[in-house]
Amino acid sequence: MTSTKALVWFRSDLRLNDNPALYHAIQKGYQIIPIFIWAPDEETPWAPGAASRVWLHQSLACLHQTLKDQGSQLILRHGPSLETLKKLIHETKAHAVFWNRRYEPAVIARDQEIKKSLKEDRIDTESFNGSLLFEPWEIKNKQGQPYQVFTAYWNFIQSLDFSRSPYPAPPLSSPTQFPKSESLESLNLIPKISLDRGIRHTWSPGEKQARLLLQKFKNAKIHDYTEMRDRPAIEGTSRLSPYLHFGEISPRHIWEELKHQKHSLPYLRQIVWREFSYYLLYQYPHTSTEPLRAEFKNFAWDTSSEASARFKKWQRGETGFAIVDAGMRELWETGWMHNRVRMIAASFLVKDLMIPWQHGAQWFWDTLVDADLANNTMGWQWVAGCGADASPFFRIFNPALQAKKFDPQNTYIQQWTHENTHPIVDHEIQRQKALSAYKQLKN
DNA sequence: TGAAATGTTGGGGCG
DNA sequence: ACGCCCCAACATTTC
Repeated sequence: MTSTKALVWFRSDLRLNDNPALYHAIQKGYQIIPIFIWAPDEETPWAPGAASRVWLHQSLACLHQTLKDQGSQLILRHGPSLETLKKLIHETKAHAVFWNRRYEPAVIARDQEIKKSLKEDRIDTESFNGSLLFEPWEIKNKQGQPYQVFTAYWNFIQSLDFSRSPYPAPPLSSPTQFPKSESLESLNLIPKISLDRGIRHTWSPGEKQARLLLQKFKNAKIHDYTEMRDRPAIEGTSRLSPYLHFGEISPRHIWEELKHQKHSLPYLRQIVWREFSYYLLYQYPHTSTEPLRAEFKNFAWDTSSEASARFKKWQRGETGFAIVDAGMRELWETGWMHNRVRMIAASFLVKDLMIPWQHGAQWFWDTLVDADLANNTMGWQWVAGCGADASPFFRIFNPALQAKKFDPQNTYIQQWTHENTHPIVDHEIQRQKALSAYKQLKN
């Protein structure tokens, strides 16, 4: 048993259970110093948005409390990651840094630099997979190419070995002294505008709550998930997306918990959609800003001033299309939108308003508590028809029909909207326009 | 994880 | 009893 110290660098893995970096640091006999570094600039152009920051603030508080209960602490710092790590290493005389990987292109590049630099300083750096079922570089089709169609990817994933069980939360071993921590408040994660009130009212971030929600889902909701998941008026989904994004629960844990449960496959398939999005972003790192299908660079988006006025109406939920407006208001008020409604609202922006999907992606990025670069990118490209396995551009949602199908009693719509506004466009006319723009692209 | 347009079929009303 | 029409229900094609 050594008594040397290691930094455990928490990032998108704000949990103690099934945390490979933490588990292995303890396994190796280190006294561990949990740290979190706030360095949003390093993720440009996808620094965490406002809603994400509110969530993060709460999650860090939860994680700190959990650590404290076991005689540890979460050391908070802000500043460039590498510099901050080096400072902490100097202050604590730590010999090693452990972390779980992230998969956003900018973060991958940054982490590679950090690893290289720390190795030059003779620091032992070890990184692990804590966020995915499988590493994205391990999966190729029979031709050795990345999968581009979900079904093929899904079939392949199901044939793989899932036998590694989640790691338990290890008993923590702490040094006699911790370095100084900045205060959580000094990270300024809570915005000046009152956007955080609805989020705080709707959500309880943290590992404990994530596990509770999973149990609730397993016991009550999973049985008729297939029927209920598309009904926005009903809490038929797990609502685990923000917890998954921040790593308050791991997909492996979810898999293990549900794999022998009856009727769990449709839900596990959704977990693999998440996996697929990480895979795609890893294989095609430019896609968070550029369409995967290059011909879409020439698409005739509406860039007029009318379009920018309409974009504002879309953001505010004032399009006059009830289901779209309800969704956009749910988003603003709670930091979350039901997945079915995300598709409808996104389709409306891209196809009825012909506004570039990147604008919608940016808005979702700022307002969703579960804003996740991989999921957000794949979702928007799917809707726009320019991504992998995308619905063809000519698949156009009819907001009225979708509402009739999935919110037949108008319950959801009435929950989030109270007045009737006039449609800002004519769906049938916009549909025709979108179709002709698509035709143009094909020629 | 779409919707509209178009095509086909078959049952029933009715002369 | 038969042919014709209508149209709903379903299937297929098209965007």
